[in-house]
Amino acid sequence: MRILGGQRLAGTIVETEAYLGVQDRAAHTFNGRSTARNTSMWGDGGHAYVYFTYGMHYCLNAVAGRPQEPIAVLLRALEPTEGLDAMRARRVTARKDTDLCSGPAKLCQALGVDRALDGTDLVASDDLFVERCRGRAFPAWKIVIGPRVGVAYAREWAEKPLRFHVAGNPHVSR
DNA sequence: CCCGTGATTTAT
DNA sequence: TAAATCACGGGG
Repeated sequence: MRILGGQRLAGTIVETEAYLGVQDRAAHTFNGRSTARNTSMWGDGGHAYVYFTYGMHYCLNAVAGRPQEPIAVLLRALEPTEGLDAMRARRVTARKDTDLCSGPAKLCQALGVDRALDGTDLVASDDLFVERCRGRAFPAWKIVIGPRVGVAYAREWAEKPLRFHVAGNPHVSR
């Protein structure tokens, strides 16, 4: 997932949200918005979209559409699997290991992800990438689907079932 | 419940 | 230029 200073920091993705193009009121690309910040969302799938918000937090998305089709998956939580000590050192406020990556900005802090990694090729890069679960794919019946978090302003899009998480996994946010 | 924090966006 | 917003996290 992330190589930082020669060390491997990794986790299994256990929570995501989808952001669907120009019609999705909750998406940064709603109504065709194309700005310096969201450029990566308009690019090819398989690349990172990292944005900065609330004056202190970064969030990481995997862009999932074709060029000019701004669809992305927000990575909301990981179950840490490698480099836990380094993650604990980066996440000074985390009191338990389930606090390490249980939120979109927490996981970025744990892995040392910031805007410098915006646009990273998540398939080919050596420092930030996604790989298939090795022997640990979750069956569909373990995936809970529901409304997204923190998008109340998005009116009819606020309630759409676009959040996905592993049932009962303690590393999920909220 | 409330607050920090500042880049980004949107309204003038 | 100025004001409002915000795909959040931490503390009480």
